[in-house]
Amino acid sequence: MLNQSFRQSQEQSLRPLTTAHLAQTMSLLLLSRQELKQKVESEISTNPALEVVDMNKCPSCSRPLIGNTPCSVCRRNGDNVDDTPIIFISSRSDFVGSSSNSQSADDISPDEITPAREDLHSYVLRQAAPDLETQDIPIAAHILSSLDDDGLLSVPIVEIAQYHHVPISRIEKVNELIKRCEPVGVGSTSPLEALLVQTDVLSETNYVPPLASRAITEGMELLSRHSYTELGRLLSISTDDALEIARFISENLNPYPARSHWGNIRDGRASKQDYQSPDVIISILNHPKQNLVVEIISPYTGRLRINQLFRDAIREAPSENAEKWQADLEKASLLIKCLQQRNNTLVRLMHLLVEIQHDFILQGDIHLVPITRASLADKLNVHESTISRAVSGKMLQLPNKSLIPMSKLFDRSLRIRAEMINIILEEIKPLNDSQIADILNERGFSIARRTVAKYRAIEGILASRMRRSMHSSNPE
DNA sequence: CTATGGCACGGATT
DNA sequence: AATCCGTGCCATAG
Repeated sequence: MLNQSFRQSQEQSLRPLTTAHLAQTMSLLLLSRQELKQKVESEISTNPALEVVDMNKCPSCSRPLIGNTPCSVCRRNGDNVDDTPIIFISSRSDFVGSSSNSQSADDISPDEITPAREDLHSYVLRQAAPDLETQDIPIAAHILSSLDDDGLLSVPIVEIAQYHHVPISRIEKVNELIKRCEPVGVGSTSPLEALLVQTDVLSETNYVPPLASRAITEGMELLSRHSYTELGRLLSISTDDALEIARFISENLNPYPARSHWGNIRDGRASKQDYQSPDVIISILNHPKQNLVVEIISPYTGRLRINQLFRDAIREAPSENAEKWQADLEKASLLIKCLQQRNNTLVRLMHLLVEIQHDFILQGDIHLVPITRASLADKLNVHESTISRAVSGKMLQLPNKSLIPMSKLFDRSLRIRAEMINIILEEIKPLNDSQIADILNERGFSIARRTVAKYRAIEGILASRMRRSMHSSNPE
């Protein structure tokens, strides 16, 4: 059912109606998630015709909702609230790119599409549900809907306890359970707590350096300052061991569960772009056949729609403001259409991309197939600039949790660079640039010697002379 | 003398 | 129209 409405909206939005529409769609497409969030928020606050319905709260009584089921308290009016929305923009919109051989966006068979639009809340709830007492489920739902963007609990536990009139310990019990769900650490009250939970859970299946949790509780300060010697002293271990712990933490843990992995930390510098959140998330669907799920992240949760009351008010009680209101109404509806189209374009684009770059996404740089924005534009029957805008500035999260700029999928030379790295890694005796160039040419990549040098520079690889026998430096 | 890095130019891409 | 990228030529470091 969602598929159908989705497809309908796709077709109907294919032809822009006005130039204004077109222009706005274009500009929206350019915006990344955060920018769009600002834009939408400002629009909402200035335009009374727009309203946002939080999907995680019951529309009428604003109690936390569980998944898609209507609020149990006021189910009767809960339902008819739903029949008037102009548009439904989910916080994520999902679909599946099949692994190999579905050719065009149009012939995906229905069962390959994940039917539910699932956001973090329901995702986690589904995991937790089997372990929960039935009467605890509302509590879990409440906790989940109180998460902030980072997946941390933004409301004091006491408050939740009061709301439900149950002892704090019970809330904590539920929360313990939630924290152990994927992404591990959700629902923690602080980044620190999230780290601890993750360490704990990880230690059940993997090797965790001893004292890691103590390092977190007691040495967080030192960790963030990268004073490993001091950390070592604090825990009375060697600096090397302290370093190992630090590396373990930065590689395996994430203080903000809902965010992606905090980037490649090279030499301890975790700052800069790392705290960006992705615009699109690609993950692997576990149980069925390893399909890739693409989720376009919307900057806000809930439905954005025309305020029905506002519309009625205009119709029934015309006043001297009617003109202005009418204009607002039109602006609102335009915005919604444009947002819809933005989303739609992204979805279509990602679908194609995931198909083409399937191997790259799963197996890394070497499998990137070189494509140009233009070629995609051709396949999607849109203008190149549309693709350009859609790609620029967007971040993508891969199944392995790494965050990459979307433009990486269009990197012409990445493929060859990866190959080059392999060559350099494999060789025992350092090769000079022209030798590398020769090997690459033999393998079918015709590039010049000078270019090898350039690539080396990009990858931060030293000149052949300088790299006698050093390793363990550049995983990227 | 050889291997590299710098500068700059032309073609492709956006 | 602006930008990016591969490449050639040349100066320089080793």
